[in-house]
Formats: sequence, structure tokens, C-alpha cells
Amino acid sequence: MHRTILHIDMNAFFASVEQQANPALRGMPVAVIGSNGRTVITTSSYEARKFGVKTGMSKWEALRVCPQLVFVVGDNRKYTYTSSRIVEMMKEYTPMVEVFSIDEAWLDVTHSLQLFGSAERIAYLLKARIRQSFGITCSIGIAPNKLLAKLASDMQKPDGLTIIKPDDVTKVLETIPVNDLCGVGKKMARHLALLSIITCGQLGRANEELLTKRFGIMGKRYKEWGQGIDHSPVVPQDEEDEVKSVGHSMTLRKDIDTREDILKYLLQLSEMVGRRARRYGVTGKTVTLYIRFADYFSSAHKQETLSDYICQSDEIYKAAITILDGIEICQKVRLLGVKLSSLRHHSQQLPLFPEDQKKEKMVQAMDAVNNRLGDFTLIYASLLQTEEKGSHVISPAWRPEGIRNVEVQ
DNA sequence: TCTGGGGTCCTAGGACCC
DNA sequence: TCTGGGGTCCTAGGACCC
Repeated sequence: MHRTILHIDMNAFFASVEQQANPALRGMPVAVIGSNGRTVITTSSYEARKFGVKTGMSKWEALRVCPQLVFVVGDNRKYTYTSSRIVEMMKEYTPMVEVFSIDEAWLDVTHSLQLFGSAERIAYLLKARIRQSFGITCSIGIAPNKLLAKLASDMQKPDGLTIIKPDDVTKVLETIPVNDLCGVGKKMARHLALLSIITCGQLGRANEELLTKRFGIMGKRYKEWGQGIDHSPVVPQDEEDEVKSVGHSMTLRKDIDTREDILKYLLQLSEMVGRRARRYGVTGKTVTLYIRFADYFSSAHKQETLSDYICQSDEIYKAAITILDGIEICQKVRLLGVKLSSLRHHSQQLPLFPEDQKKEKMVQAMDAVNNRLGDFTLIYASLLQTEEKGSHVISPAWRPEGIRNVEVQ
């Protein structure tokens, strides 16, 4: 019995949402960017793409190829709100909805076909409703598994609908380059090319022993992918594993080199990480500090596992400082990052000592205010001197309070 | 003012224990 | 005196995704 899987990909999601919110932007080349000084293009509208504006370009580069480009600083709330409403819509057709990112999802509609007629009809209904409610288009792929559904949704953009029927899989894959497969990136494609494997067809026919020898346990998987075989299930959100790490990083407006400056940003990052961990209700025992130096290419990445699970900002900060002290800094610093991992659920137990109880209450009160009035409304005094007040990160892969645990405001 | 930010998974090697 | 193998935990680093 074949499964029937849909993969839905919102077209130029952030840019489309912005054009919908502000009619003056419609038909214009628009690029969504971050609010930090050294930001890059996160998403561009199709009008901008015509000029060659691409994700990852600096503002400067983008303006060179498209002088009339309009920049819009991204607004996460708009995107998570729209995204969660679209997901709700998808769930009307099957409970088996796996959210892959803020603008992509898989639907296993195998058991919904009778009710709604066909996968194609579900796709048309969803497209029409998303366009009607939000004014944005999407590309949909229909196939017997996730791998092929994702491949299919990529084939026609924007506003496409592509079906790969089980009988056509071999024929379709024959000429498709291996790195069109989700999971095969540039590096892997280069390795395969050395074995004269360029297309999925070739990958599917490759010698399994050779692949296993070269790529270990993944070798077999790659061969299967080349044949269009993928047994991975669509995993609905609520069954999804808990988040595994919580981290924040920021490229500083200006490179810094004094310990004092570094500590200020570390405190800020620790507070961002701690607050999000507390919101998720998790504690962690591994803290990672990441530094990118001024030359962009060199970096330091150090982690330390503590004996206790923590989630308070000052504890994270303390651990970050300890790690910092073990890193030799002989260049200016361009980027700083702090991550908490080895997570587990926070027990609701009250701390043993009165002073700890007091601190926890204070932190809870601060969190409450910040959750209501926006990040960094209430902050540690030493944060007042930093220029950046939190990175207003925006990226289609960004999973804020949305997606996993949607919080509609 | 050239080059963001948030994740996951896999591998390899060392320490340590049984 | 010499030699095992399994398991877990930890760090570091790479590939890949949006």
C-alpha cells in the first residue's frame, strides 16, 4: 500500500507576508533583512529575484544588482502568526502534519483520500484557501514519500503543483542531479562526482559496497535515495522530540577586543538563552561558547558540561566566562554565541534555600514583564550599555515560540 | 560597513569503568 | 607480564537544512 505525501513550501514567505501587509510593496522588488548592522538578505520577493537578489547577500551586494530594491526589516511575529494559522488549516485535512520550518510542511494524506477525493484536490483546496486568507502562494509536491514530495514541490515555483506518481519515480529521477535531494549538499555531491555519480539515476545504480565503504552507514541510504526510496514517517508536531538545544549568537556591529565588551555581550546572550530555556521549561548541563574572529575564517568553539542542570541566566553567564577564560583571543571578535544543550525538563521543585527562592521569583517576574512588553524591557543594569538589544533574528528556519509550541498573540 | 542566525545529526577519539 | 572488548560520557568538528 502506497503512502501519499504532500510537501508544501510557501513561496518567498517572509517577503510575501510583507507585501500582503503593506500594499505599497506589492509588485516591488522587496528584500527582508535583519535589524542588526551587518545583516544579509533573508528572503527576497520574486520581483527582486529577477534581478539576481539572493538569500545570503549583503545589503550592499543586493543594491548593486538591484538599485531600486526595497528593504524591510523582518518581523517574526507576523510570520509565526501566519505560519501557525496555515498549519491549522493543513490539520483540517489530516492530523499527520510535520512542520519542517516556518514555511514548509509535510502532510501524510494517505487516510484522507477517501474523505476528500484525492491528494490533488486537497492540494488545490489548500492553495486556494491560503491564497484567499493570506494572499500568498505556495508550491506543492505530491509523491509516495517525503523525499520525493519535497523534490516535487521544488520543481515548479512559484505557485506550482507537481505530482510524482509511483510508476514514474525511476524515470523522473534519471536525470535529476543528486544535490537536488534534501540531505545531499555541496560536499556530498562533490564526493559523489569523484565516483562519476552525478544524477540520482546513477546513484541508484551505484555499487552498494562501494558506497558503504566510502560513506559508512549512510552509503546504503544514499543508494536508496537515488532509487527514490524513503521510509521516513511524517511525524506530527506533538509527537516530535523535544528541542535539543537553545542558542543565540550575534554578529556585533563593530568588532570588539576588550574583555569588558565581550562580557557585556555574553551576559546579554546568556539572558536570551536563559529566558528561552525557561520559557520552554527546560534546563541543560552543557554550555557552549562560540567566537568568530575578525578575519571571519578563524573561530573558537568550546563547550563545557557542568555537574548540574541550569537555566538561570547568571548561571549560564558564569559558565560562559569560565569557557572564555580558556580561549586565547589574539584577534578582534566579530561574533559571539552561547548555547545550552543536554537538555531535560525542568522540575517544578522550589529551590532549597530562601535566597534562591527569592532569586527565582525575581527572575520569574522579570520574564513575565519581558514576555508581555517585549524582549529586554527589563534587563540587568550592565546590559544598558550595549548597543544591540537582542538580535531580532529572522530566518525561515527560525523557530521562536511558534512552530513547536505556537503562541498566538 | 562584504560575508546572519537557528537548528539537527553523524563521526572520531580520549577518559574511564566493568 | 601481556592483552581483551563492551559501554558511557565528553569534546571537537563537519555536513546539512531553512
